[in-house]
Amino acid sequence: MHRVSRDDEGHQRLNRERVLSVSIALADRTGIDSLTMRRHGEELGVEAMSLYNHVANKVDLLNGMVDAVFNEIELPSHNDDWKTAMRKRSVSFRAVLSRHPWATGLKDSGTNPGPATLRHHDRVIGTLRNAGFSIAMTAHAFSALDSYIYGFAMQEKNLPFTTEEDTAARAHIMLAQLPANEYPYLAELTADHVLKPGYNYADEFPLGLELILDGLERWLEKHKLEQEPDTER
Amino acid sequence: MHRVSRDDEGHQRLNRERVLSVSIALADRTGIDSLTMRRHGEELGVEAMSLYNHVANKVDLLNGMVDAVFNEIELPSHNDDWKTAMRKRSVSFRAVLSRHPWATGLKDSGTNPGPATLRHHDRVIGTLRNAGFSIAMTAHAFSALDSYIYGFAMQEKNLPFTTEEDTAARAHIMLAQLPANEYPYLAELTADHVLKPGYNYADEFPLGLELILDGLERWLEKHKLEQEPDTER
DNA sequence: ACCTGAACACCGTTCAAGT
DNA sequence: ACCTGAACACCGTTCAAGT
Repeated sequence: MHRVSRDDEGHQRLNRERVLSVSIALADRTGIDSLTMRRHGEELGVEAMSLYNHVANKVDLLNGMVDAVFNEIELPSHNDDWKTAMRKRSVSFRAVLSRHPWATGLKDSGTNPGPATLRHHDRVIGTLRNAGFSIAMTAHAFSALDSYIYGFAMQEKNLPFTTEEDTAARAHIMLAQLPANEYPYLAELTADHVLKPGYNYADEFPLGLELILDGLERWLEKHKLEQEPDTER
Repeated sequence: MHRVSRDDEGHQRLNRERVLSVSIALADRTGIDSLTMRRHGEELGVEAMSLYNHVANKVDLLNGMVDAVFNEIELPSHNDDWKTAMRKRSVSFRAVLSRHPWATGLKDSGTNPGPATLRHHDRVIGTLRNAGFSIAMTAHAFSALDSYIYGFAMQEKNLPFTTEEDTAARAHIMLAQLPANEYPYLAELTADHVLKPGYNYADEFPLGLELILDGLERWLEKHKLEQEPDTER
């Protein structure tokens, strides 16, 4: 327990971690477009230029935010079978992206992955490898799962409605504006599915996830059969 | 054939369509961040403020660009069975997003879909409905497929390398920087898969796509069996 | 009807100056 | 070592003025 240094007005001393956590909270609350260096400084009771003592520039800040988000994702557990482990981490991943929707659109994890991102990827790959997936199959599985998770989070983020009450209201308006004779199937789906009470897009996630996990399991079994006689690695 | 009006310097008269196509070309070439109203006007030999005669504001411009991109996607054909039709349009969708990577991150298709977007969605939904998918299953299938496509395009866009020659160079550097003892599985995958000659991330797309299409087919068959006796509509 | 120039309220970032 | 104030080169957008 060491005391944090404070200035005369009682502000905590800045550090990278605090800068990142405040910017994440701000982006969650007001959207990524509202996250400006000036607004961010204001939030910390400091001038925008002070931030440059703790992050190299705005890109570095965004990279750091994405890596911090990866840290929130539940790692696949060594105690679960691969399917359970991947299911849990996928559900966690989606929940995290849902909490931080701005993270979905940021390209930083690909080009400049931080330590949390690397650790997460390493554990996912390791889980699949240890379950018997070949290297190529691991790459396929990783790509399929993460594409689905990212894409789902992105669609969720871009939905015109957020709360469940909101859904009915917005969808009704959209439906009214929709020329039903021009888009009959879209109108039907909206009226008979989206507008049904209790509809929540997030509920779609597990269905597609199981589709992919089942497919991967089938791949794995087929692959194991092909290797059958000399099964001892 | 009507002659386009030109001013003294031979510039074509502006219109919304031309504004959109130039902005798409500019975004493709220089990235979405470089697409500013001023730069865009310059490209057209016009002041930035002239653009406001043809688009309401920048958000409207971006919405229009996304809808124009949707127009490039091959619609599912009525002459193909549902699986073939969905495969073709999915492959086309990914190729289009690969040509216009900036479109992946734009939220406009969800909140303010244009006519091309609506038509595309209507045809996709219609294809599934006519193949015997229930409304709920259609929604599931649509969500699973489009999540995968969007997510794949996004991962592709965020890859640290683009050309195949580039891949080897960049991956080598990344691998060298990667503490192999800390991230052994990631290092292995990079060395034994990504760095293999001929590796191209885009090749992963069909594999995940077939996984999902096969899963959907299995759903459909199970669903048809459950409805079996009264199979008429 | 369409284009322009000047202006406004913002950005990210630098740099010398303060403590 | 960290924070600040002024400044620079940008943004999107408005509005009155031109043709």
